[in-house]
Amino acid sequence: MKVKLEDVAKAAGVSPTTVSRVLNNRGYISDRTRAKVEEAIKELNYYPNDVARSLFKKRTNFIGLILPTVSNPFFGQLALYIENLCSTLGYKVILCNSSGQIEKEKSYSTMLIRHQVDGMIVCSYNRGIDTYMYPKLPIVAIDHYLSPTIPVVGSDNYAGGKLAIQHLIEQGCKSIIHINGPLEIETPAQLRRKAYEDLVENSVTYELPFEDEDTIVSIRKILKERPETDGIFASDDIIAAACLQVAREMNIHVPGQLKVVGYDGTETTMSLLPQLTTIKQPIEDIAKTSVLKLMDMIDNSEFSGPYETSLPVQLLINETT
Amino acid sequence: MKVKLEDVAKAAGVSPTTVSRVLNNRGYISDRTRAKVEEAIKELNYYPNDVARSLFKKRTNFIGLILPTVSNPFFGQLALYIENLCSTLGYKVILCNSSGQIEKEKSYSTMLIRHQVDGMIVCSYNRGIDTYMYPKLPIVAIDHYLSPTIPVVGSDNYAGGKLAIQHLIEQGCKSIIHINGPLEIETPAQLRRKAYEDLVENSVTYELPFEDEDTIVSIRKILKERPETDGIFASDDIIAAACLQVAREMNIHVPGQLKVVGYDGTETTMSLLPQLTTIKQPIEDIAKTSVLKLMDMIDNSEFSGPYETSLPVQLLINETT
DNA sequence: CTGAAAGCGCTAACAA
DNA sequence: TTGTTAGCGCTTTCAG
Repeated sequence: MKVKLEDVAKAAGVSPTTVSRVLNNRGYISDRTRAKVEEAIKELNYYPNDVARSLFKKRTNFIGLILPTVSNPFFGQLALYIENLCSTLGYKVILCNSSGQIEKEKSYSTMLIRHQVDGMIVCSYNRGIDTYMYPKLPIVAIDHYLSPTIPVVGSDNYAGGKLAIQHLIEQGCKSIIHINGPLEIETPAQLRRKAYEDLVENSVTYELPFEDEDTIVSIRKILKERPETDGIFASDDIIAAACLQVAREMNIHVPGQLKVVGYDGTETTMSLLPQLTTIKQPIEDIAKTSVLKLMDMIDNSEFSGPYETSLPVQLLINETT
Repeated sequence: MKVKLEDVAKAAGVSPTTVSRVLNNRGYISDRTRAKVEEAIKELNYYPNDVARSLFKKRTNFIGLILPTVSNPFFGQLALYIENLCSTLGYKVILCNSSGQIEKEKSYSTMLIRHQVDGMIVCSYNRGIDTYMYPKLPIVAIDHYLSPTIPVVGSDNYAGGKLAIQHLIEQGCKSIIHINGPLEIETPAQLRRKAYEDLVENSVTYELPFEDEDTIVSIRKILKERPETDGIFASDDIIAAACLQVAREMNIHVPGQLKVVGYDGTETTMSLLPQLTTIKQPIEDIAKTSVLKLMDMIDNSEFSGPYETSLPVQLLINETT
């Protein structure tokens, strides 16, 4: 049997209340009693049971993090920063990889509610999940509009798209296409796309199919279809990398014949593919802003500040343009 | 106030026990009662409180996952698979990014114990953390020997190193060096290194300093120091990528003058840097094996099967060799 | 400064 | 087939 507070109390010859008091540094305790209790704790190798504590306090210090997949460099880095900051603030993170599937997202969110999480951070691609409407459950959404009561934190996708396109145009591109990823069913990519469509006449946007496997194949087809293409704005770095690969196999010189701009600018991209020109998202800021906003909502049952936070992005010019 | 089981009972005009029974599908309930209860549940938008349930059952269905950082492609992908499988099996994952720091790892592990996790999966670089010795706490270690009672799951690092080196030799390399990462303080990389040192005469292993920032600088120095180098076996893909970058800036042709082999072969590497020849780890298998092993320990309070599981790796030959 | 007692929301004997 | 009761391990009034 696990040792519990009562065992410590017995060993120290005091009441459970007293042990609880030294554990929580609450109220007055004589130094002698405290010493006795602390010794007993050490002696018995006692760890307080936070489940019991949570039940009483109606507060778990858990937050749920729902994202498509932590395996993606952007979400991985985001998850790192979010978890690190939460940990600093005394919160634990429950990780949920939804693969962007609405069913999974639903079942994760009910799971999180049942576990009494104090709040959730959601990188969702799905609206209309009713559990997100659970009474006064603090939620922050990253880069997506879930509902008027759920604040949104993200980067300035329109500006990002604009930076990318303007750069391509400045570099002399005449025939720029935009390639959108499969995951991006909803909002954020749409603003990047909108910037593209606003700035480029005769704009052509391609949406990749769902199966990752086919990305290369699709891009190959696209480039064959439109050999005049001399600029690609990809909606993330992974897609940009695929474009580079296809260009290589088709002997299209980058940046000579074709220029490519990606999106995200994660640590991983910058390590593995430092040549890529890309739009760098302020991932750490996004993490920080959303966590602090969530904490605000948890503590004050309402968020202060803007409904939407749009953080600035940055163009990183490298060798693919 | 949140609605609780008792409220449902009242609304349905039955006892709490009955509600509990329909919730858990346990014992006999008349269809009429069940229907009434289910209606009340829906009506009140009731979610069971899993904290209370956990307290009673002495089982949380939580598992803790400690790894250096989920932002690294290898650990990110591993975390994805582990979480997905756990989720399928009814477990939730608490994410802990230790940055490889022993202090963080310690505080994470005591946190996890206090939260009554049913088990832990640890990608640790630190031995001698005494909380890992917490009485009968099921733990599985990935790629590291933590203690004789903690089973280890990993891939065959020696074979991986051997594959890499043999391939470099077959490709005609005469002066092969090995570059080790900063994170790899302990075991697994050491077997890769051992393979290298066993197979290469006059072996030279470089260990990168802790600061990521300096990776490029260090490698630059290494290549200047040993211009005769014609083969590099890097202990992971990120380092390999840095080598490629330095080679590019120094106008060293790859694979003509220099061949590079990485290690890990993650999805991300294969997307962003498909040219890289690398040793592919069976990440999904590692995840699956460790989760199943952990479940085994949770259910039977002891693991069956081998103390150590070493999964096969694979050489992926691409354009850098 | 310390202790006794009630209860957080749920489940599982044990009765009925 | 259903209800009564005790209790999971902790915290907190309220007395002393």
